[in-house]
Amino acid sequence: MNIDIRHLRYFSAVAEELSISRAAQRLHMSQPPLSQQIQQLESRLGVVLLLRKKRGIELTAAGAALAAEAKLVIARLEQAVDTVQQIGRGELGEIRIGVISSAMWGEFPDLLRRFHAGFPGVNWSVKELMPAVQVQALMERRIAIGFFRSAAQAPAIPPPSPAMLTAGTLVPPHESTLGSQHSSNSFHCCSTPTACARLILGITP
Amino acid sequence: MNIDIRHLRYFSAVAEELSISRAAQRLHMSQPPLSQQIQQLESRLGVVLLLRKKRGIELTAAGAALAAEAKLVIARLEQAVDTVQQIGRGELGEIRIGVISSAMWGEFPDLLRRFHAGFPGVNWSVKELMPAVQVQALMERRIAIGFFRSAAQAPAIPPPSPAMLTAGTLVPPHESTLGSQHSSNSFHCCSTPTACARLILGITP
DNA sequence: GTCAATTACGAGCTTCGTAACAATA
DNA sequence: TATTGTTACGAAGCTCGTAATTGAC
Repeated sequence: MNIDIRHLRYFSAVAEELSISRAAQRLHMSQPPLSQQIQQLESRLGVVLLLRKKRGIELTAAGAALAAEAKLVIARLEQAVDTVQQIGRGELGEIRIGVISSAMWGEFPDLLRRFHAGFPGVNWSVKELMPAVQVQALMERRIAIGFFRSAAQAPAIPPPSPAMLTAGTLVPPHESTLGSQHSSNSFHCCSTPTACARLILGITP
Repeated sequence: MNIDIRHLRYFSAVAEELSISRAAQRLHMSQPPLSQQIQQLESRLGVVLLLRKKRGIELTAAGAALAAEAKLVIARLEQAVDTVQQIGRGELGEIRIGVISSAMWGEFPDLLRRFHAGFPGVNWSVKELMPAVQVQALMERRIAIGFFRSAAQAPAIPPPSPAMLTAGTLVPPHESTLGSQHSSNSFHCCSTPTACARLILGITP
């Protein structure tokens, strides 16, 4: 009874086209394997889904139900994949940022604004922290990025792990050597895999 | 990018156990193929899901999200399969019944009562129809079963199609020769694949 | 003859298990 | 050494396409 997403995709096409041959065309495959897959699906379910009629096919009640359900399952899966990929690309998620209070007088607010424009799916929070506290928070992954001014205060922090949007690394950012030019300037920053590297660069894709 | 339900099942187990070896045990397979499948899943998604740590593994943010989503997709699929199988077994659906008014004085109400007790998932409706109208309705599949008394009025109706719970055939019922003993008695009836054959027999499984 | 579906069969890919390897406590 | 995960590789199974078959118009 091992139903597969492929079975659902195939059956969905057949149910929509009400024809195996047309569905096979739409699926870019030949009829016989599609016919086989539908038979296999019926056998695994133990349910007749199609009525082979003189001309083409017809759905049984169970077949009609499966056609509807299959679409839901497929849609749910595709949405799940999409969400996971967005998180993976750092376009969706949460990011915690530590700053020294004077950063709010500098270029930080504008950087954050650009970041938010580029990554509207990422929820951010900013917390005012003393430099030493930021370093501690970075090491414990409680913040993803720390903004402060003195390079001397930034110790070796383990390289970023994609585990969370809260991983951090030291200058130069692991993902982007471009980031180092910024970080040697007015502030030091620690980057996460993607989102943070882009934040550092002010990229708004 | 061809994600499979198997991938989701595997990853779900890994995410719950937070260990590939333990998950493999639970899945009754050996570790290496499971490890491979997870790698394949990551590659197809283009997303890192697990962090290989010194001791065991850890979920990334994307991995945690997928673990949650996967459960939903799997549950949705299993519920869909269940529903379709119930319909296929005639335990879920709708059935329209035609009767002559005098049937309500006979054994019909009790038959219906027993049917409903046996198939609580099947919604039924009873309509009073003249015998000739019942025959017409049966042929057009607008009713699943017709109750009337004269065998002479029942013509040849195509054999039952599992297409609907509204298919009908003539005495003796196609699925059950047992049914004929009833139908030669006080009423004639036309049966659908399962539910109706059972209805005729008054079976309450 | 054509159209639509099924059956038959072989090539190529996928998945799994076993064995060997690497790294860590 | 025991544990946990990865790499390597071959056998078994699965999926697909081509070709032949059936059945209805």
